[in-house]
Amino acid sequence: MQDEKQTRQKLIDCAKKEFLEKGYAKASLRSICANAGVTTGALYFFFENKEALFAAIVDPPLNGLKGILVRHFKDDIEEMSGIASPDDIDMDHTEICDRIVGYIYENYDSFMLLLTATENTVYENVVDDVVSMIERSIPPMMAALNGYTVDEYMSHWMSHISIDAFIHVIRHETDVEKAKIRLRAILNYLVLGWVKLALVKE
Amino acid sequence: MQDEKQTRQKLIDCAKKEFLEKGYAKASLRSICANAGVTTGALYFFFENKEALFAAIVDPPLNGLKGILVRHFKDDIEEMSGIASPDDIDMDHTEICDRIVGYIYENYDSFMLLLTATENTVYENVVDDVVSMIERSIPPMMAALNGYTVDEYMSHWMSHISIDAFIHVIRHETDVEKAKIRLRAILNYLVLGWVKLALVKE
Amino acid sequence: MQDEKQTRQKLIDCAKKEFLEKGYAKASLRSICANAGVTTGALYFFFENKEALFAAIVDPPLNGLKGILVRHFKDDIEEMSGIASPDDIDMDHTEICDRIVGYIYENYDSFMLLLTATENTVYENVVDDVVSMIERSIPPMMAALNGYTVDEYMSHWMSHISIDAFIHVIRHETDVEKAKIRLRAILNYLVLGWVKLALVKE
Amino acid sequence: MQDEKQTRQKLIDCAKKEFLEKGYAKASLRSICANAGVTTGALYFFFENKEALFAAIVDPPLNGLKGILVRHFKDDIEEMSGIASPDDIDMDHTEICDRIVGYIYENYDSFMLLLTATENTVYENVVDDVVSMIERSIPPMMAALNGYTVDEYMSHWMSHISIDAFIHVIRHETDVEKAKIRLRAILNYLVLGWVKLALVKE
DNA sequence: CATGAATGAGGTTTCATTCAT
DNA sequence: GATGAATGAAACCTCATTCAT
Repeated sequence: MQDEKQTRQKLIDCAKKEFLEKGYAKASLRSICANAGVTTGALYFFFENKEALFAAIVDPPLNGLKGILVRHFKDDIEEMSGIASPDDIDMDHTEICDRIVGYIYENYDSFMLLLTATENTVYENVVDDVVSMIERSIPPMMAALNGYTVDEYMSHWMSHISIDAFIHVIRHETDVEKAKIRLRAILNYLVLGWVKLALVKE
Repeated sequence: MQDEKQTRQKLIDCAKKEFLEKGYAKASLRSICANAGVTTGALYFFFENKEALFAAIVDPPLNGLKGILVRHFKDDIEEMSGIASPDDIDMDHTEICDRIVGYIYENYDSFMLLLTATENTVYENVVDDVVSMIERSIPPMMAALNGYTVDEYMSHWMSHISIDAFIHVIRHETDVEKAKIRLRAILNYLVLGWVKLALVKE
Repeated sequence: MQDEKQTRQKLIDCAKKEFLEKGYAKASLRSICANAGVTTGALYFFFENKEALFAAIVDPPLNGLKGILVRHFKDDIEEMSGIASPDDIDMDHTEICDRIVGYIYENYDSFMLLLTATENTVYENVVDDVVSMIERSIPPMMAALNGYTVDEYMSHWMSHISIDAFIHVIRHETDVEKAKIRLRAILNYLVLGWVKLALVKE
Repeated sequence: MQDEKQTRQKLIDCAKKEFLEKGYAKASLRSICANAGVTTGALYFFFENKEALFAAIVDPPLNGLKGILVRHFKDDIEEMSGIASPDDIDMDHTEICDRIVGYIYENYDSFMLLLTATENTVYENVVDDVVSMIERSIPPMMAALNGYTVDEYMSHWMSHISIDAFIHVIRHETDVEKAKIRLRAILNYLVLGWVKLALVKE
């Protein structure tokens, strides 16, 4: 019962390390198995192929993050409906910011993989995908605010640099708490930009 | 003398295509040579190895871009010395913006390679390198403006999202003129942010 | 007791399909088990190894066919003893022909396997074996006919093309009844050839 | 200049042996290369893949045989035009028979491969293909003989057993001269059957 | 300037088989 | 009866690189 997960987990751990060190293409399954102390056959019992192994590492955290974002946008829409003017929008995003950053750092390696080792993978455009996801959440949010519409291109670009901001910090700051502090400031600035640039009075 | 360059150039062209399609690691020298109509031996006459071939493609455009940036910052410093307050800073960056965008699109493939196919290459951190280059240009620029200093972290981050903005547009907009128009707007907004956020009164 | 046979039978059915599709060497036990909804361990409970599994499919029908042939030749010998000249030999082989063809088509897949998927198997020379079996039945049959002897080589060759005739029709005609009609004609022609070519007056 | 062909030829020779011994699927390229004293890379310089290596062995002899057949049928048609009745057909096929048998025995191994080791290969149905080729040559031949038509099914079947006769002898008789003697007799019998069974008076 | 040949190491994947549970 | 885990060997193939010619 304990052994059940041990080999699989050991493989995932070693794969994580290998992928981080060498990138997806150059990572060697042989090497991963050797480090995990099993034969390649064992790997293929647990994972269909190289890509499935990679997915097993990055997919759960990625889905977790997407879940957090989806839930957040749903809450935001509800909040928006009770608001009369953009000036009344709650500018404090500390909570959601901390939750996201916290989640990312709990799965730091996986997210680093998604940022650096996805060449020739289904995850090649993962950043763009998340950006799209965020973009799709904007219209319903803005629809809740009467008398305003969204500048589509600016909204798209703001979504992108918001993500970029996260990525930038994640890549360069290994300490969670410092990352949180930095991102709180940046996020607030970005949201301000959003309101000022992407939101257009009808 | 003509043939001399022909084979070399043909190799570079085919390599460009291969690297773009498959990424650095998965690109095959054999395949490149086959497309160029020569054997691998010929390739090794012109280029020391795979990495040198890649460098031959991306290095000249990269250096060209760096040159443009360096010259621009030098000019900017001179301009700055004649200025009394941040309010007098020239906010119109159309010219430099167009020059950079134009240059990038003249070497579109090479810059795409630098953005997408540098895993396991000396160019892995090319974006960060350019960011650093820009950052190093800020202090002397700011030093020219008496009574002001720079918030280091904000400056770093602004450098980054400025680059990100370029990258974002380059990746998604294939038409040069449209790219120019978009980036002019974005750049002006970014410079404003720079002045307002990164510049601190002593 | 029912389940007992169910798994075994399911394995045999799936194996039949796999062997037919991929041939013996390329057939995958894993794939067979997956289709049967069991694990490889289960397969090894019922069958000693790959070859035993193959044998379990083709052996019973093959033995059945051999039995039919043996019985037929025994009957033929008895018939022969009551005959004075080759001209009195009964030329109508409709009954035995239909019985054989019927039996083969009842086990069509198994016989197709024996004809197409026996590389690296004990059954590699199954056709030659059956030919030999038939050949061994000729002398006692001929011995019953006084004053005649058999041209050994011609007898061997006639045995072979007789088998080939069956094989040829089996391979190309999927409809039983059509196969029967065709083989009746062919067989009669062949038996004629036998009498005329292989049988030699002493 | 001598070495040029040596490696390639050595590979072909060793491959021939390996394919004959183990069949196509179980033949190991590693083993072939080891016997040839080169690395697998060398093999892949000369041959695209396993199948291409196999083809390099069997294709030239196969095409040679096809050429002999094609030429023979063309000559036969010309001969036929000068004939009034089937009784005048030249029944002596010694020459063509010897030529074919001779050619086959000059490339004995290749033809054995085509008969025994083609599972999962483009040559899987090579026998049927040759049969078809022969069949397609019959109508124009018969068209040259006024007042007669061909029983299609019988013709098909006669083509098949003619081929089978060759195959049968090839498989079991290793001596060329003995094979020739046997096949002359058999062929003459078969041609007789053709004229008597497949040829129908209008 | 370029070819053609070859290396040697390594890649991912698949396989039949085993065995404790 | 059957599972799930694992082995170990081998499979085909591709690669960057070298070098005599």
